[in-house]
Amino acid sequence: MGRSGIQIKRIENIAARQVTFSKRRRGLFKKAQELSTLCDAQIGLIVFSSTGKLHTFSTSSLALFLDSIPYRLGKPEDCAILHEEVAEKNRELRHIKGEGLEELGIEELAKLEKLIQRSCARLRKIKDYKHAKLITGLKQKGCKLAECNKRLKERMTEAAEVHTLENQSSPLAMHTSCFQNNNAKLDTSLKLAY
Amino acid sequence: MGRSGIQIKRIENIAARQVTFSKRRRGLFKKAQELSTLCDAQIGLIVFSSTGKLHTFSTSSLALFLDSIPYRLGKPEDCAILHEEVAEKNRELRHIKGEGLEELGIEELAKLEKLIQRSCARLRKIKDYKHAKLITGLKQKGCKLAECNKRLKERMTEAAEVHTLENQSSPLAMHTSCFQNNNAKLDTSLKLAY
DNA sequence: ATCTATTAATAAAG
DNA sequence: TCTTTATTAATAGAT
Repeated sequence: MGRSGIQIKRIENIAARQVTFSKRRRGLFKKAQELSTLCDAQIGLIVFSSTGKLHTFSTSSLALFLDSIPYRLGKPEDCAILHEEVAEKNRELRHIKGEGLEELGIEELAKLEKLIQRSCARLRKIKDYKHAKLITGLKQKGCKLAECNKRLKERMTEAAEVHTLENQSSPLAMHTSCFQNNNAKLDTSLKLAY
Repeated sequence: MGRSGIQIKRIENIAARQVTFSKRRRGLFKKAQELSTLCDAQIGLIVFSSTGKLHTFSTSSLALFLDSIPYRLGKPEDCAILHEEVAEKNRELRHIKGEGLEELGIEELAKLEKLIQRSCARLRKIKDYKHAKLITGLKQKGCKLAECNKRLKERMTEAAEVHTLENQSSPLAMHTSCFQNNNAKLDTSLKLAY
C-alpha cells in the first residue's frame, strides 16, 4: 500500500522505521481485533519493537495468559484460563436468567431489563414470523387436500353412476349422499392451537 | 475492503465465517511477518478459531515461547472440550439476547420466551424491592431532616423571642415570619423520578 | 498529526 | 478451497 509499493525488507533509517512501526502495529492490532470479532476467534498478540518496547493485544480468554508473560515464561498449567472464561459466561447467563440478581445495583438491573426486553421483542417477532409461515404452509396443504378430495369425490360419483347404470337398481343413491356427508364434515382449513 | 464495506460484528453464517476466518487469518499473519521484517520487531501471535483450532506465528525469539503453548494449555482434547463449552455458552447467550434466533425452531423459541419472561418477572420484583428500599430510606432521611428543621425553627423562634425581650423593639417580628415562610416552602417529602 | 495517491486486502461470486 | 473482480482499507511519502 502507499504511493510506492515497498519491498518487505528491514528499513535501515531509524526514524522511518519507527514511523512505519507505529503505523503498521496499529494496523495489525486493528486486524486482530476485527478477526476476533468477525470470526469469534481468540487471539493473543505480542509485539516487541526493535527498541524492546512490549505491546500486546488479546481477547478475554487469552488476556490472563498474555498479561502474565513477564512472570511465567515457563510454567505448565493453563487450562485455568478457559475455565475462568466458562465461569464468566455462567455468571452472565445466571443474571440474564434472573438468578443472583440481588448482587446487582439498580442501574445494572435497569440495563439488564432493557436488554431482556429488547431480546423478548425480537423473539416475539421471529416467533410470529415462523408461525405465520407455518400457517401459510398448512393452509396451502389444506387447499391441496381439499382439491384432491373434490377430485376423488367426483371420480366416486362417476363410478357410482356407472355402477347404477350397470345394476339398474338404486340403493347406491344413499351411499353417495352418505359419502357427501362425511366429506362435508372434513374441515380442510387447518387450525393451530396457541 | 471488498465489494461492500462490511460491519465488524460476529458473522452468523458459519460457512461465511470460516471463509472469512481463513482469509483474514492469512492476512493477519502476513501483516505480522511484514512488520517483523520491516521494523525488526519480535512478534508472537496465537489464534484460536471458533472451532478451537490453534494457529501460531512467531519470530525466532518468541518461537520457543509459542511452541510451548499447546503444552501449557493442557492436552488438546481437554482444551477442545473447554472451547466447545465456551462456544456453547456463547450460543446460549446470543439466543437469550435475541441474536441468531432464526436458527431455532418454534418450540425452542417458545421455551426461550418463557425463560426470558420468567427472568424478566424476577428482575422486576427485585428492582421493585430495591426501589422500595431506596424510597423507604429516603423517606426516613426526609423525616429526620424535617424533625431537625422543626427543632431548629423552634430554637430560632426562642432566640428571636429572647432577642425581642432584650431589645424591646419589634422589627424582628417580620424576620420571624419570613423565616417561617421559607420553611413552609421546603418540601421534605422527597420524590423519586422514574 | 494530517493528507492523498497508491497499493494491498478482501467481500462476493464462480 | 482456489480464482477472479470490484471495492474498500491500509499506508508510503510528503507536509
